[in-house]
Amino acid sequence: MRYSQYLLPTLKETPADAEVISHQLMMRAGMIRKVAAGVYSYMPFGLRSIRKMEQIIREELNRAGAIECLMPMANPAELWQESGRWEKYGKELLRFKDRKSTDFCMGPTHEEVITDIVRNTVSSYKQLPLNLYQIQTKFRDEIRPRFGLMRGREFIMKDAYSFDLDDEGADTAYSKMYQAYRNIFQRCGLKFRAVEADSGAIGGNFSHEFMVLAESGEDGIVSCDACEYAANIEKAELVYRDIKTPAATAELQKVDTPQHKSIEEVAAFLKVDASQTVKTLILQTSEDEVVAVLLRGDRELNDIKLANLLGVDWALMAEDEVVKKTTGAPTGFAGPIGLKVRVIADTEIQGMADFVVGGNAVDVHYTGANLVRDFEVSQFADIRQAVGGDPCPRCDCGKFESWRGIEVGHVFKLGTKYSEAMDATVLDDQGKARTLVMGCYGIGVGRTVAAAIEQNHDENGMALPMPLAPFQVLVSMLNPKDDEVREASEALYQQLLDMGVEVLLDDRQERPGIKFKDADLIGIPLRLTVGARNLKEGNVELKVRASGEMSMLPLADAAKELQRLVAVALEN
RNA sequence: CGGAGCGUAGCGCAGCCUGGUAGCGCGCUUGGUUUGGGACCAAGAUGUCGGAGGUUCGAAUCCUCUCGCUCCGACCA
Repeated sequence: MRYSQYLLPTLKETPADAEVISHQLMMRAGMIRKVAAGVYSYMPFGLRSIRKMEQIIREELNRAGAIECLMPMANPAELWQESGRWEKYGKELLRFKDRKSTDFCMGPTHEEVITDIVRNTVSSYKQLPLNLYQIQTKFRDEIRPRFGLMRGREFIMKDAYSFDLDDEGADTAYSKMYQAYRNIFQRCGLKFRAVEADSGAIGGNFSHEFMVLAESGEDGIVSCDACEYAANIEKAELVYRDIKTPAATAELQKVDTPQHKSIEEVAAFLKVDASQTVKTLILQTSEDEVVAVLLRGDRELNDIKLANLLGVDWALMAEDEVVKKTTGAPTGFAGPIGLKVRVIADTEIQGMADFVVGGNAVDVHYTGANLVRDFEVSQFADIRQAVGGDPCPRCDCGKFESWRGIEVGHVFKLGTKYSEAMDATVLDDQGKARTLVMGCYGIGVGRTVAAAIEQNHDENGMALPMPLAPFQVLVSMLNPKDDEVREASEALYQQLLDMGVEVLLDDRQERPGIKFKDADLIGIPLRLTVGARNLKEGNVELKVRASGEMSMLPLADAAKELQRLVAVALEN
């Protein structure tokens, strides 16, 4: 491709509404343009990366035995009513009517449609197992789209659905997809973790999220430094081996803590470490119960663990009046001593003695508080957020490392939720009708490309890994008016094209500075600079975008060497 | 949906408080000089000031309504 004839509108300035680096760079590098909130056009340069991502997904899924199909964006309400999601899905489901006033929605996911297809076309166990996937534009009317392709309303997603006769088959399908996903992200050249995840509202008993590691990630994850265990922080289990409660050595003592409410303030005021304090949170559950939760002062509550423990939909921090009614004091002074509600304590508390707690009165705390002697706990449980350094629950020696991650893929064992609701059955070898066991598997295509940029950029621009880069090689013709430079560049360009290398020739009438800046911004992995100075010696200059490494190549060997480097980079 | 803010040239912004000529930088066009890290000189083009209504002799500016967008909180690939 010739730059002069291409559409690659780079921006010198960062668009004001782009928050994260991938969004900024995709805008600046002319990969995407916004059409409406959370809705983007894929410009030619960006589309090339998207297509590459899709192709990698296709190849790996096909290899895993999945079959590609394509379902419609417009879904009839009928199907969604049948599964019950027409009512449940809420405003995120974009609904509309056709000319006959029949209700439709834009598909935010396709369990209904696929289940409908399978129940109508598959009737025997002999046709199983079956795994169908599509790469399709989805629409979810997100409350708050942001971060460009990272969280759009309209986005390209690969979704796959597996159908099996029994649980065992579903497990096999699941692990095949898990492995295919590992291969996909590996091939993209991304640093990622497959983490155990909370399966959330979609249901099912087992799920893994695939997280690309990046500072800007919206999810916290931990992984063991010794074994394979990795989990979303929402889910990460904590263990306490041989936890013993130390003997109490201090008297319970009431102290004045004027104006000191937060743990930091109280700890600083009493000159103790926050880890020597216990905080008491008053929460209200979806079942309208008020519970008190005890955590070590420097820890965070994991409300998902708590909700799961209590068997409720949610447990939220109680409103000020509720706190006041429960503890007799304004927020900031709650403590377990004398509380009338159920008290759930994090297991870690069992290993503490002589700690500081709230006094349930304005400006009052207790020091030297101890379990049993001073107050009762209804239940000890793992309810805190895991952090780096916590011991691994699966192996003896490992410790957690903590990361930020961008969720780019998710694999779910769905079970029979949809097949049951929509009556998708086949006959088994006994001639008995069996409800299909399903799995579903998603990958955010655009999000993965954005995540790859989050992970591969510097202050000058992006540096996408070779497998996702829009072009593999950039030939920078420094001065198109110089006959030798022009001829050498054209020759190189032609040779690379003939070798099947994806090459962009910067033949624009621009000054070198502009060409270099644009080159760094758009981040094509390998750049050949053809300039008069080096050409006199018969050389061209190679710059590796990601490392910044530069070297001279004889003009005669350059194309061949580049072809080799591209091949090497694609292999990893 | 709740809270905060912004809509002025393709992009980034000033002007608004205190009403009277629509401006700056970048980009764009033309000519010339320049050509290894976002050049310089000269001449240009470009605006329903988001929209509607109101106040006023006069509105980008004040008032009302409306639409769109962005940011902070609960969802998700």
